[in-house]
Amino acid sequence: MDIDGTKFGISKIKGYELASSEAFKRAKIEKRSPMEISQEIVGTLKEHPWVEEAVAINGYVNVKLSPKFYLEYKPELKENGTVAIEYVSVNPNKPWHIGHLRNALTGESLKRIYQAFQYDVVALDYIDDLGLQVAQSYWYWKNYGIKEHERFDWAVGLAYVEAAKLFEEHEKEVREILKEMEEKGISRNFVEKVLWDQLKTAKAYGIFHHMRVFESDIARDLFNKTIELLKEKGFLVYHEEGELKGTWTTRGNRVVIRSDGTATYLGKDIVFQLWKMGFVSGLRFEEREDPTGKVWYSNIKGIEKEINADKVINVIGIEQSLPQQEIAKVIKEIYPEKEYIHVAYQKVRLKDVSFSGRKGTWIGYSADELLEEGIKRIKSKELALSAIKFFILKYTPTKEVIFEWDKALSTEGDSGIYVMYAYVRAGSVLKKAEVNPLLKELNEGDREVAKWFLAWEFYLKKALRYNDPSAIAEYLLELAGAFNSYYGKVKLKNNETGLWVTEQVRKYLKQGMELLGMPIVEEM
RNA sequence: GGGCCCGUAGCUCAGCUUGGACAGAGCGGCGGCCUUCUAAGCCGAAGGUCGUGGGUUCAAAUCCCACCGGGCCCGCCA
Repeated sequence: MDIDGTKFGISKIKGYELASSEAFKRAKIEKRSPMEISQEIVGTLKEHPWVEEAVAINGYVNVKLSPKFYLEYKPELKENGTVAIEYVSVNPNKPWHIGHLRNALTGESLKRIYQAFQYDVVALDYIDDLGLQVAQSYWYWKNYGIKEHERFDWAVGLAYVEAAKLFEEHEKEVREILKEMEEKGISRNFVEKVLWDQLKTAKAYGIFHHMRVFESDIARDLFNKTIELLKEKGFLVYHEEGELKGTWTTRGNRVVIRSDGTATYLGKDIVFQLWKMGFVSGLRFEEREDPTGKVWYSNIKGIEKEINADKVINVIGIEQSLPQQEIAKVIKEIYPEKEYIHVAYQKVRLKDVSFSGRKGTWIGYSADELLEEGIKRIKSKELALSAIKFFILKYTPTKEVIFEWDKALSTEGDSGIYVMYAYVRAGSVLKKAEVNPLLKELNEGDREVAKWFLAWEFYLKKALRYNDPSAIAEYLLELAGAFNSYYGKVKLKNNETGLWVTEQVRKYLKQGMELLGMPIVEEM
């Protein structure tokens, strides 16, 4: 933050909130010593009503802020625009495993972060109902039947492991089924049945979308319309000869339409992304009630809806970076002013194995089992959710997560439970307060906590700018830690300023926890 | 061959995009603290060639170059 044109960060010196190293930078330009300049800055700051004390230490400027500052300062957190965030988009032939959960929690948290900046946010879920995975599952179901299970996503997921083993031998038949799916829509009911049960997991974890789009609804009219337009405007290239003879590709020579006239996955993806930006319209929706609540489902019979996003964010595995880059390039050509962002996340895996739907390595590590185990260990659904969500979101998305039960469900140290505990503790202090909270004077100890009130803006903007909820998790740990330490040293219940600090701590902890989708509890 | 991600304490990670104070947490291990607002907590000590080597700079974990280790991607599959 800036005071009188000098940039400040959080101070490392005890009892000071802000620090600046600008004297070093100016020293270079002005050819004077940092000491001299830092003294000068201190001189000008002393007049400022927000500054209670400013000191120069070895060329650095450290500042104590005045109570007036805390009562007046409001960070600027409003930005404009429409953002479409796509996340989860799990193949509808298996239950969610922990990797899918990472995607879901990241997307849901980003949704909330963008909403905090007052963007218009549309959360989208893409249902690949015409994929090969679904075809394999559907084919297996038709030929071998599927073992009963209380959840259809589980029944199909378990069968898919078997189906995958038979795939090579029966590929021809499966391809036949795939063709029928595309032409006659034979699998839509099957897919919706799986999706319905997958969404029970979404509900349990608090994942809420505004729209669900089925590939089969894009595949026909919208697809052709978009491709024709792209051809017309010269964004696609036709190859008369060579290896790519008869295909339409991007300018980067990635095939969009095969020589047999069918679409590649990349082609379909480009069409969907462009729809989000308003390049074409015509996708229809109807509102339906599903396990997560009311959601707009794509459907040929519904009403036309469009998003016209300025910014499109897709939470997709990092292994898809290359095709994602290609899509970004195409979009950049068409909409230089818009943003296309691939939020790339690494795998969640066990020590030696990564989760795979095909190999069945997810069994025992489904999102449902994780929550179940959490409730068993922590004895509370809310706390189990807090622990799990925090555990997953505290890692930067590009970092691989090695899954271990004890870590995922940890209740001590840098865990979601630690943060919750600080929040509940602050609430308890306020409840038992003997005086009213009132900001009077801030002493060294108060300032150690108050620093983090300023830092909120910094961490929140960082989370937005880098599309990384882990910045929020980090913030929560810092603030909770500062408060717990403060609590250990300072008697609060008859301390007016201390209670004011406690109130603020609660406020910021709550905001942060909400952005991560953690449930808020008042007692534990 | 081209590209992407990761490499920081015994283990798991922050910090790197915008270069600045002695590199921070948690877990594990060691020593303390529950008649006092909730001990799912707090305090203290221990633990580091920031993968390696160069370069830029008053200043490098951070920027640039080269290299090493681990993982991944480069189809008219989806």
